[in-house]
Amino acid sequence: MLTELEGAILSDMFHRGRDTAFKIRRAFAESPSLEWKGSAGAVYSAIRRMEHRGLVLAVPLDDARGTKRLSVTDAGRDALHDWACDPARSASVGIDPFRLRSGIWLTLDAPERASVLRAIRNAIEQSIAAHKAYARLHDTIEGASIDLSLRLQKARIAWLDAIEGEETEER
Amino acid sequence: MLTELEGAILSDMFHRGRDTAFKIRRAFAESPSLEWKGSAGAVYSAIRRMEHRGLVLAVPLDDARGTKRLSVTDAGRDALHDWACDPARSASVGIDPFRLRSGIWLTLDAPERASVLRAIRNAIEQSIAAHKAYARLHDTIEGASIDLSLRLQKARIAWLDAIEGEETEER
DNA sequence: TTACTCATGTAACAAGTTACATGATTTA
DNA sequence: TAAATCATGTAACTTGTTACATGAGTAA
Repeated sequence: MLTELEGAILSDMFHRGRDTAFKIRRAFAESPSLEWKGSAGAVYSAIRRMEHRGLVLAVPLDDARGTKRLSVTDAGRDALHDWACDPARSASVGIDPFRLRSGIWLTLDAPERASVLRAIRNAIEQSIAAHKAYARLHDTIEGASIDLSLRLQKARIAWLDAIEGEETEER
Repeated sequence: MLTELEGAILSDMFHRGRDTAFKIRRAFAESPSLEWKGSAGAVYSAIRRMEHRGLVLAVPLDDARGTKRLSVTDAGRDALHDWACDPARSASVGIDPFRLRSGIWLTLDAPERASVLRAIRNAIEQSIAAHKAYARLHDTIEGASIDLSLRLQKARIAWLDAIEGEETEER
């Protein structure tokens, strides 16, 4: 079984054609959707792990800096497929920082709640703008993921609208 | 700075009045929304960590099994507040297993894609049912989180509808 | 030749999982 | 008194983060 990071790395290699650890790392660091920092420790060791399991092939180039051309083996392709198509994991809600905090916001007194929610709404708008800018640059293959991020952010805005609506009614 | 698990534990203690490590563990294990398994290793060590930082107070009862009554200190309350109200973290999209896989599903050939998406849609419907059942039992304070989980799942269903719609049009 | 980008990593640490061990208290 | 529940944890492991070190290739 692959971890979430392993699956994401393998997918990056297989579907986006990124073929060095550095490129994968950078892609993660730049993507607004992915939470991982592209931290070297995680990426390099995940790749090494998958290499040992025969999921990834690393062929050194004749290159003084020791660049390794990465590719996904047949076994790797199968593992990626199983990881991607597992319905239980696909349908699980994940760890959502917004959802985790939502109950707490409702315990704040009205003026503070209003100001906190305003700041959060603002941060969401910024995130939406960043996703749209990123989509313009990258397009195509990551489209689905970006589309879903936008849908998530819009659902959060709708929730914020709903609780603010309730508040106004209560007056 | 609190981790997501530390924040969730502190919130559980402060807002839901759960006052032993065991109760917190069990609550996590039972909740359909939270990804954490309520694994003892994580919960006990997070609590010990927060105790050392002065965020949590653990008072042993005169109890042969060494039960400790947990409570959140003033410093803990402040830390929880800061954690909950940080707009950048609140607005971040988190690690969403569905989103992470979505691009891959679109690369599958039509018949397989249809069957995979059907299975996933099914799992989502089940998750929705589980959340509703859980809401009926627990109500009130966790309502916001459950509401948001339902909104997420509905947004996913809407996305599935959208891509299936596209497919039909293409014919 | 200077600066930037590409590319490799490691070491120390923090956080979370899994599987197990232990026993007290309560309820049927 | 047997079973269920409440309650403590630890140990070995895996995973991910942070901060750093090193140097090659390329474009100005």
